Amino acid sequence: MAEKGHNSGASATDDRLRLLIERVERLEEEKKGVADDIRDVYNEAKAVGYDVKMMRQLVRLRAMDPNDRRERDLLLETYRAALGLD
Amino acid sequence: MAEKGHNSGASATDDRLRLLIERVERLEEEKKGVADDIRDVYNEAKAVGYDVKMMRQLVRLRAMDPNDRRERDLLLETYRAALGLD
Amino acid sequence: MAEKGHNSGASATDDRLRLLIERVERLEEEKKGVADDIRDVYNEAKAVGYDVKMMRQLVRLRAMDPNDRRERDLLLETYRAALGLD
Amino acid sequence: MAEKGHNSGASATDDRLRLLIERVERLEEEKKGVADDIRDVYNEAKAVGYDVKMMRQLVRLRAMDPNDRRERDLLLETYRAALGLD
DNA sequence: GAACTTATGTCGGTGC
DNA sequence: GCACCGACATAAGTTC
Repeated sequence: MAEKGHNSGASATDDRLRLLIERVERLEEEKKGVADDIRDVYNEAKAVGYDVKMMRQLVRLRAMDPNDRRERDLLLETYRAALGLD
Repeated sequence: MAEKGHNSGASATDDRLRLLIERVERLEEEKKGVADDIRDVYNEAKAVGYDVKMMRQLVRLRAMDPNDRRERDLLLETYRAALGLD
Repeated sequence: MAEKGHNSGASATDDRLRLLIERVERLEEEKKGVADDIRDVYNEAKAVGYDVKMMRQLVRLRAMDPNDRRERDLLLETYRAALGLD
Repeated sequence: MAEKGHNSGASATDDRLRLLIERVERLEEEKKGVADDIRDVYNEAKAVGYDVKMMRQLVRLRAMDPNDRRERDLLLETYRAALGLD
């Protein structure tokens, strides 16, 4: 073979890259699993009549700092009023 | 040359593909131009003190059917109340 | 009425906001028109047998600086080889 | 109080919604944790000289079905050749 | 720290 | 009607 040594053509550098990639792949799988779980919860919610889009909005709102959230609400109200957007 | 005829290696099919691609490219340029104009308007708005994110929200709200919008507003209020999210 | 002057409740500031919003809306319409045209070209291409996803990729590749593109291609080849990803 | 029973104003429905939301929130946290781990791996890779963008591309390629991937590669080559896009 | 690029999440359209 | 896919808006990160 062209490469010296006992491996089959993969340099140490290649292995390092491969190892990193494989770590990412395992983590990506995990992430996908969790994402699927989230989708399941939303589907369950939908099945009992909740509006998924609204729920996503709620999750976002709850993640915000309460002061920021209130400030944002207020500002939006102001702008809507300015445009007569009831 | 390998190809018969007067052209320099491009088949009629190639030209058809190229033509389609070029039409897309011209349109993409146009689109980019308009997108830039939009960004300019937002920058102008920001410069006089408006909140760009709020403005985007307003544009979306105004694009909605008024009845849908009011229904959505109401539903969100209900959900927020259910969670004690003032 | 509550507001002084001749208008019906809209301050000058409100009008400025409204004007900006309306400019954005007009531009958004334009943009949508162009986006529709692009979709039409792709549909036309699909109808004569081209793969739309590939075409999108081509448009992206052609938009890149040729040197960057070749460099990127080369690097990717190297990495793929390192992983035995033919 | 307005509501009958022992709770402090939350109906059973409200609780059901809240419970669903909280499940989502826990899962979102998990997901964020995994995403952070992924970012760490990429940072580690970058620190030893790898190109992160390329690595992301590799992960995507490896996730594809090998046959699909080869077919896609081939088709793209064909199209690039048709456009003289070396 | 401000602008620009890249990554992620959401949304709407399309095909099954 | 639902799932997939592409497009857009937002958020994070990078560079000057």
